[in-house]
Amino acid sequence: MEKIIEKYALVDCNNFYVSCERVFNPKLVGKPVVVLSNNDGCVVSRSNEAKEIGVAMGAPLFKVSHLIKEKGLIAQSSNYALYGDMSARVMKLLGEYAPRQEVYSIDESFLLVGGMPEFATTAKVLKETVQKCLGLPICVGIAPTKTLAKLSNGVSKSTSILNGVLDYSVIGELKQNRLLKALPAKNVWGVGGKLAEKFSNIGIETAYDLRESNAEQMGKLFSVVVKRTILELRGTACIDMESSDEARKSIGSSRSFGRAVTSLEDLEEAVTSYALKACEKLRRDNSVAAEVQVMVRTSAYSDDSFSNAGSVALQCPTDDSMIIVKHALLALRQIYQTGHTYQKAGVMLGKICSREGRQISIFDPVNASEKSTKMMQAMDATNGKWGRGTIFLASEGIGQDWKMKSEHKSPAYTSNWSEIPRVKSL
DNA sequence: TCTGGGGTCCTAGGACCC
DNA sequence: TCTGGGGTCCTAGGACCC
Repeated sequence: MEKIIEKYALVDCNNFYVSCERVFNPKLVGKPVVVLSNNDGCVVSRSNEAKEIGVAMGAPLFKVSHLIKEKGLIAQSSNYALYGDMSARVMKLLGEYAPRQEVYSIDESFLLVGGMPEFATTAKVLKETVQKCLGLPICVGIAPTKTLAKLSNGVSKSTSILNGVLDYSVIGELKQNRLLKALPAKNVWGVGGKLAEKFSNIGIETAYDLRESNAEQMGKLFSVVVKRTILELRGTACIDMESSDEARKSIGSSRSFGRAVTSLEDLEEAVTSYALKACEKLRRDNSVAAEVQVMVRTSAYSDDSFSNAGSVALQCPTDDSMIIVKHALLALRQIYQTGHTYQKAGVMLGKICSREGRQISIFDPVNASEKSTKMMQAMDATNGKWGRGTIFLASEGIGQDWKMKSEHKSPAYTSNWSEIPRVKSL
């Protein structure tokens, strides 16, 4: 059977978090703006103006804070309720433009556009529509493989003459080669810092070098992932569209603390709270977990670098917060050591399967499980309606002064009625 | 003083089996 | 004295992604 040549479009929102902030706060337009990670720790999104004054991606706030005075840099805390809501709106809109969509991340979608030879034209319309309806700038890369679509998207973003749309398959071999030669191998999707360094040792510096390398040999030398990347650069699709409705295989919740934490009691509060958060995600997926992992660690930058993790197996898979919290605390007590200044803790649920398909154990009487299901539903419904934390477990603690910092946060413009923007008229 | 959070996939190596 | 080889499953750790 003859293989149909596929075509993938990668649509990506430019500087997504910053762009979301700008939609509701036009004063940020045209200025150097960054959005910070949780705890106001480091830079996770930058406006073009912020890039121009030299703010690096991932830079800790304290290293760029001098730019606030010197260059008028504006730093916003992250507001994930806002970004999540804006993301859902963008993704819905994008989905209307192609027969298949894979939501790849909060700000990116792959679209399968094989039967649409003129998709570059459609992409321009799409770009205008998203800008008009949602106020967000996007870029589109189109190519016969996902890896090349990602790459083209990146080029469309950094080359202003392209107006945010590049169809790799129509530019001709000469331009393709020139483009790949100008691109460091590190910028190829799937090549991280570690690989890039090893590539450099054997003379592979650019995307072009990588494409021209011996795929078989590279596969043996590194991994099948590398081999696939090389084939994808040559235009042979190896990475399929994934259906985004599949349940996650692991669910975690972790946070850095707003202050130093040393006592077991504080860690217990934090771990309880993270376990509850993970359980909510688990129930939203309609899944159950059979394993609970807990990790604690000190700052990676401190002299006392210490981390520990442990997991406990559950007798039967569950989504019951009470049971999961109990086991998370058991795991915590196993791994806790005194004498360290902890900076972060996390809970990870593993061995996940769907609620329907789970094994009912003889140790888990059906009526008990039904009772807990009803209770969890009531808890989620109440917390969903009145806000997280309306109902909580005593072991979560009440003060929670270890909680993270978030000092420059914008309102939940689109997801909380009391914070909706007001329009004033004269 | 101050450095995120949440995922996925692959591989190597050990345990175990026949 | 002589002491296999191959398959499978599981886990920990590494690398990558946004």
